[in-house]
Amino acid sequence: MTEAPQTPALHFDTIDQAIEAMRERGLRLSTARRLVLDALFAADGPVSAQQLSRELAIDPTSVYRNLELFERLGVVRHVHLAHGAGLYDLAGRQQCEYLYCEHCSSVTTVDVGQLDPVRHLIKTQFGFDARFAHFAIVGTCRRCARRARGGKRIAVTR
Amino acid sequence: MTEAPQTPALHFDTIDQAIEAMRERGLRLSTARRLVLDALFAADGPVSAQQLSRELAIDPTSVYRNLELFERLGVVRHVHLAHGAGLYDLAGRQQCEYLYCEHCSSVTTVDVGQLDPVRHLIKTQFGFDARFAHFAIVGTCRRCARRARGGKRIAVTR
DNA sequence: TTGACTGCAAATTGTTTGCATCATG
DNA sequence: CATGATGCAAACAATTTGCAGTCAA
Repeated sequence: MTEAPQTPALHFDTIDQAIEAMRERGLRLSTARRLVLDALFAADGPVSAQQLSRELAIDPTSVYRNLELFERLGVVRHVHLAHGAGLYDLAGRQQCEYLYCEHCSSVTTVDVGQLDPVRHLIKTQFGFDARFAHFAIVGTCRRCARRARGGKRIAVTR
Repeated sequence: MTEAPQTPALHFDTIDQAIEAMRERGLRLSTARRLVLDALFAADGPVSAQQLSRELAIDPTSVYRNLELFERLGVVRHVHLAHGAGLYDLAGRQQCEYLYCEHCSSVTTVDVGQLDPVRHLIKTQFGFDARFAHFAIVGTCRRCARRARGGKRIAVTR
């Protein structure tokens, strides 16, 4: 998971486009690579490299290398929701930003644009372009805030 | 660095207050502990456990254990500026929040309160209490944004 | 003296690198 | 059949845990 700010690459909406992009560069479509690609397209949200490795029975090394490649190609991007493993998702997917509750670990997904007012405020006040699609906003979700104020306790999934 | 949302503990402004709090609990003031405490009070900003370990020639294990203790006591808190090691700072210090540039790794420190409008906006829009004192806001700083728009290239410190 | 602390060794998690081997184009 | 891709071993960084020896109150 190299952290160099990625060049905004064109992204791909179908597996075939992604495969085509690889072909053009003399890259091969191995079984492992194909499986990772399929899994990413099949997933309904961001997944960790370890998850992919386990579920696909592919060496983590290989998964990491493929994810890195996909990321360079602009097929994939990854997010950090706090600590823990980075999570990978298709770049062509609806761009999302994340609110991560450090109390219950819940993740609130926010469609791109919804945080624009926030981003704009930060930009005008500090000249800083915030990018919550890469590192989530961390804090306390509504439910945990309510709970902390004395509401009824709710079983918290960890 | 246990990540359980911390109980807001009273914090301490002087070393003596911190030491007193330990005494009261039957905790001892060992040489290592004292050194870490002094170093934290002497530092002008957040430091990593490894830094402290190196500079004070104390086993990292011991540094971690002491930082954890200090954190439980409310003497210390820690921040995450992106990836990399957590950074520890005195809790009694002026509460700061951080803007971390993922291009040049620069850190913009923002006094507590300055991000209140941002926090408020997020709260009203999503019911979410953002806490940028624990996980920084990550994005692109003014200079890097300008540079990306074609300004003159500036040597980037890593 | 005694149990709170220490250092050291070792395990853990997430990730990267080196290398010989394998298999895709 | 060339070389890109694989798995495995090993190194990595940041922590955490276990344990026997040490020292502060």
